[in-house]
Parts: sequence; C-alpha cells; structure tokens
Amino acid sequence: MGRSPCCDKVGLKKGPWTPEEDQKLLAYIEEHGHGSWRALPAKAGLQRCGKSCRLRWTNYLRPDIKRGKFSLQEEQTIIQLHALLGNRWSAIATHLPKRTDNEIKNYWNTHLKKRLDKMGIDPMTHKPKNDTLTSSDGQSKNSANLSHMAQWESARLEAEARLARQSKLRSNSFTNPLNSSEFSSSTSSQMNKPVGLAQCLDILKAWNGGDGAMVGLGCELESPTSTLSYSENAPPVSTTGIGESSTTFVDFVGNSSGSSEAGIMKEEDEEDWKGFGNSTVANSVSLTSGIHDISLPVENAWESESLRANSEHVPSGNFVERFTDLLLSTAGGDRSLSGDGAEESFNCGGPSGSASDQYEDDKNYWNSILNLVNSSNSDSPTF
DNA sequence: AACGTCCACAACCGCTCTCGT
DNA sequence: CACGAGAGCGGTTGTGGACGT
Repeated sequence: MGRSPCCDKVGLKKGPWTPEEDQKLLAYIEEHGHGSWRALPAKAGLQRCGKSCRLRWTNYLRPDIKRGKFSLQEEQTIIQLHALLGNRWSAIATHLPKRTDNEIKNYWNTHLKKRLDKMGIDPMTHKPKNDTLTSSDGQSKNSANLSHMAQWESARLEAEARLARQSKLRSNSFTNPLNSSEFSSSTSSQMNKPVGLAQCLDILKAWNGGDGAMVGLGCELESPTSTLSYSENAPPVSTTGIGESSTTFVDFVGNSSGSSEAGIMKEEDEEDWKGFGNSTVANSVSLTSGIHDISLPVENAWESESLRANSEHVPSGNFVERFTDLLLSTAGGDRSLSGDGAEESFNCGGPSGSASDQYEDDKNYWNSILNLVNSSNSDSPTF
C-alpha cells in the first residue's frame, strides 16, 4: 500500500516546541479533544504537522504524564520487563503508569543500557557477558535457550492475543472472560497484554513446573511451540488456555481493585527495591499480594529447589540479588559505576559459580520478572 | 575565556498495523 | 479483497547544556 506523507512539510515548523505552541495545542485539546490529528494543527492555529502535534501531546503535554527522574523501582521494572519483552517500549510503558514509551526508551538507551553494560551484563540478553565465553559447558546454551524461549513466547503471545481478540470480535455474546468489562473497555493494543502476560506467567511457571522438564540444567529444553506441552507439565493451578488464564487475570484484578498505588509503583522506591532485590524467591511473593493463589505453587516449587541448592549456600549467589544490589549501590552514589568494581562484585558467585548456581540464577531472574509482571498487571486499570 | 567533547532528552523519520470504504 | 488514511511504534538524529581541557 502506498505510504502517504503525514503532511506536505511545506511551511510547517519543525524542531523544538515553543511555550506558545504548547499552549495552543493544550488549549485546543482541552476544549475540543484531539479528534483527527491531521486536521488539528489548522484548527488549533499551529504550523505543525498532525504527527508532530500527536507526539508532543502524548510525550509531553498530556496531563497524566509523570516527568522527572525515574525511581529505582521504575528502573528495575524497566530492566526486568525489557528482559521479558525486549524493545517493546509501548508494552513496557503500560506497566509504568504515567511514563511514556519514548521516555522509557530514552532512559534505557542513555542510562540503563550503559549501566548494564558496565556491569558486564549484555543489555539485550540480560545475561552476564561472560556467558558467551563459557559456551563449552552448556550454561550459555541454557541461558540462550531461556532468552530465545522468552522471545519466542513473546511473539507467540502476541499472535494468540490477536486470535483471542478476533474471536471476541466475532462473538460478543460468547461467555468468555475476554468479554468482561475490563476487556471490552480496552483498546485493541491494550487488550493484547492481559492475555499475553497472563499466559506468560503460565509459561514461566510451566518452565519451572513439576518435573522441571523445561528448565532443568542439562535437560533439553522442550519446544514451547505446543501450548499443551507446558500445560500438561504444569501444576493444576498453572493449567492454561486463553480462557482460563484470562479468567485468572480478571479474578485477581478484581481482588486488587482500588489498590492501584499499592503495587510496584510505590514511592518508597529505594527501600522497596532493596527489599525486592534482597528478597529470596519465596519472599518475592509479598509483592504480588493479589495473586498469591497463582504464584504460590511456583514459589514453593522454586523455594524447595532453592533450599536444595542452598544446602551448599553461596552468599549473594542469586542473580537478581546481586543485580539489584549492584544497581542500588550504583544508584546510591552518583549513579555512575566503575566498571571494574561492578564486574568484580557481580562475578562473585556468578560465572565462576557452579552449574546449579547458574540454574538458580536463571530461575530467580525469570521468577522476579514473573512477579513483576503480576504486580504491575494488578496496577493497570486496563486489566 | 574559548573550545571541544560528552550526555540527556525531545523530536523526527519511516515502517507497520488497524480500520473504514 | 484492495486500497488509502490515520495512528502507533521503534530507531535514529538534532540540539542544548554540562563538563573537561
């Protein structure tokens, strides 16, 4: 299909917006709403293209935007969601109320990416860079598999969400949780997330499921291509399907209604994050108060696994723990990090650790993401 | 003080997706 | 089904300020 220019670009202003332009745009939208963006500039008396107006509004002028420094909690949210979702900034932004995708993207590129890099963590895979040097022992293979599975699942979830949405559109009378008010009031893009993330939770749980078939170190990772394969391996509570996982979601959203400020966006960020970072996997359930029923089996499974592994306790062997500790120490000061020191402390118990440590690292890391997604979902008014 | 470099952020560009006709 | 318009998204660039020499 032919691509039409968003504007003819003749006589239209580009570059930074002036306060006067902001005022015009703001006043017009407050009075009339934005309506058609293409028609808006002329009506508002602006020498800008509609696209520029839309971006200015969505990224800067919108009243529900929180500006300024990112809290530690937000930083951790971004990092962990990025590990799960990749560069899908809009998806990440839906879990950071009042932050725009553009802002998150900029913050990632200018701060978090560099910080991870300095810490010896690959910003794309979220794994220690040393992993790439240990390919012979199979650890990196396992990490790569986890990463690839996450990417694959991300794509698959999108497709399934799309199917779910289509089925909803086909049948409004179908008694499916997707027809609940939460979903019917969502935009199409927002609608994708609950289904996808709910299933993501199941997937992550299934990875950790009873026989550990999907994550066990040294075990072949099963193909995630079959929904049945993981639902069969998962504990009953994890049994999934679009309908069931969606139902679960709606249920816990119901439980958490009115607690939109109680989740990951609490402003006591520093202490919270410290607690989160230092918490064991079992403790992390406290952050997902609305979904204990979902998370507990997993926590228990992992906890027992952790207990076994910790019989030979390795201090600071937890990936997330070391990771957040480092970020905290980094953020506590001038938020810059001396590469040497960071790497040194990070490597403590890391790549030099045992295979079971690495296994625990992977589980803990993904579990923290799982919990994060859980808690942030319970915050989202769109769910 | 002048100059150069680095950094952070706003804004732009081009592509894809969705929806209406 | 094909097409076009509008909107959304992610990558990239431009610009101004901070900092170092």
